[in-house]
Amino acid sequence: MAVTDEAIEKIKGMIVSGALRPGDRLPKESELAAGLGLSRNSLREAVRALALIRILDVRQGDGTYVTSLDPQLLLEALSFVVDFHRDDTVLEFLAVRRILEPAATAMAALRISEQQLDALTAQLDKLGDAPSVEDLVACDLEFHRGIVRSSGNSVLCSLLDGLSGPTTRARVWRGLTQEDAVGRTLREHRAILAALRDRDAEAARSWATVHIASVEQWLRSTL
Amino acid sequence: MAVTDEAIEKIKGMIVSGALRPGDRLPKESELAAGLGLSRNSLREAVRALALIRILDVRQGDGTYVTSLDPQLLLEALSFVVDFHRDDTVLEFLAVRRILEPAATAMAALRISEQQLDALTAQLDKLGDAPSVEDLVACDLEFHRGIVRSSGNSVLCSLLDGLSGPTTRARVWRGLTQEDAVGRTLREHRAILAALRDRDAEAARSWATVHIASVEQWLRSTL
DNA sequence: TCGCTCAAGACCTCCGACGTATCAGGCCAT
DNA sequence: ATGGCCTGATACGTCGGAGGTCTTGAGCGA
Repeated sequence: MAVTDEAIEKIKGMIVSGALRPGDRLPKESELAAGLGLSRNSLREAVRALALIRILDVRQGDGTYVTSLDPQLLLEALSFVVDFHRDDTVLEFLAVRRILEPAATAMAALRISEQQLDALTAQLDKLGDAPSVEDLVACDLEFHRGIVRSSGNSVLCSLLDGLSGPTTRARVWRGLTQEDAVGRTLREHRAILAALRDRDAEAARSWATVHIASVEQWLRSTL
Repeated sequence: MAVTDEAIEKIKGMIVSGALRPGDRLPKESELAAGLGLSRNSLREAVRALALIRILDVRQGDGTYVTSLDPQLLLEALSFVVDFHRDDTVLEFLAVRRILEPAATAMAALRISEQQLDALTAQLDKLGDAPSVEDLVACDLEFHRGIVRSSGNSVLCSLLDGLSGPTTRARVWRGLTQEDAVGRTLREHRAILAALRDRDAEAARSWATVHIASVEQWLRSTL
């Protein structure tokens, strides 16, 4: 195994074992390199790789730190990875989202706070009846994110955040092509919100399913 | 932005835009570095980072290639990330798995082939009635993976693979050793398999839920 | 035709140097 | 005494070059 890969494993080991805790500062590059028995250049490659997936946070002039290791932060790397997928796998991502999002929405129905409900309502109100497609998609993303966040599971939240990326494009496309898509989306959002307000988990789940299935159906018929 | 980060973005751009396709070979380090306007050292950091998340595949003495970009390959990076999480977030990962796995099992009930069913049966038979914990864990992993693969969604498959990472699972099972978990797991596996054979999606979903919920419950009571 | 040898090509590792950003402490004016 | 500015130390950022190692494939001989 290359020395750089060894270094990645060793640094990972130090974190997993607890020798390095979130927020801790690593020894400076030259010292760490000496400690791990490799050159500064090779060590930097390892550090850079770990920084890309948000394990480490390097700050020029300051030092290198272990990030908070929050699921939210780490799964952010997921969206980077998802970006590489082309349209032919979008349907698979959407299918996973179709599983997760209704479940998350149902969970949210039992936990969401009144303030959150009001915030969501305000958000929909602000959008109006005939928003531009770009505004609608942006709002759609924010609406669902707000709900999922109320599910109380940050892993689930980050995962859906990452998965929603690639389907965003498709939604824009759809809004531009399909006539009634805008109005339909608005109505479905209202329905989901109403179910949440009623604390009706099953209704919320169903509306979320319908909401995503309509996108999926359209996408499937178009490809 | 640092030149290395720029290089990462540019290489990503080349792949996403289609200038570089899966399997393509990149220009050699020195040329690519010159082309992107940075030093070979800095370029190597970028390449190494992309190699860690399986976007690039570097082969010493040969060259650097774009990987197949299969969801399976890219989401493999997920398990690396999951490894960093401690026990307090394991429950959240398990909760996501509890959503996905039953859904995947239900999907499999409608699509799984006879050969796959026979293979799963043979696998359980081979394990016997009183397997070692190590064997059981390995079998458990393989059993579920076989089912999920039959769901026909490779993204879902990779995602679950990452979530049920060896670290998480191993730790959970070690503690379960003393309980009646072994026999219970075997019985539940049989039940899931029977439901699949009956093409009974709802039964399969339920048994999968029960299966995971029991682990979750135990874990929750232990932490 | 098969197997071996060997040289070219490409990545691997290291070194040393210099550029640049950050932070902490001292200095000075208010 | 307090606040702001300046400066030096520190640590990451970037670079160019020199060998080293591994893979590949062409060329050669049995």
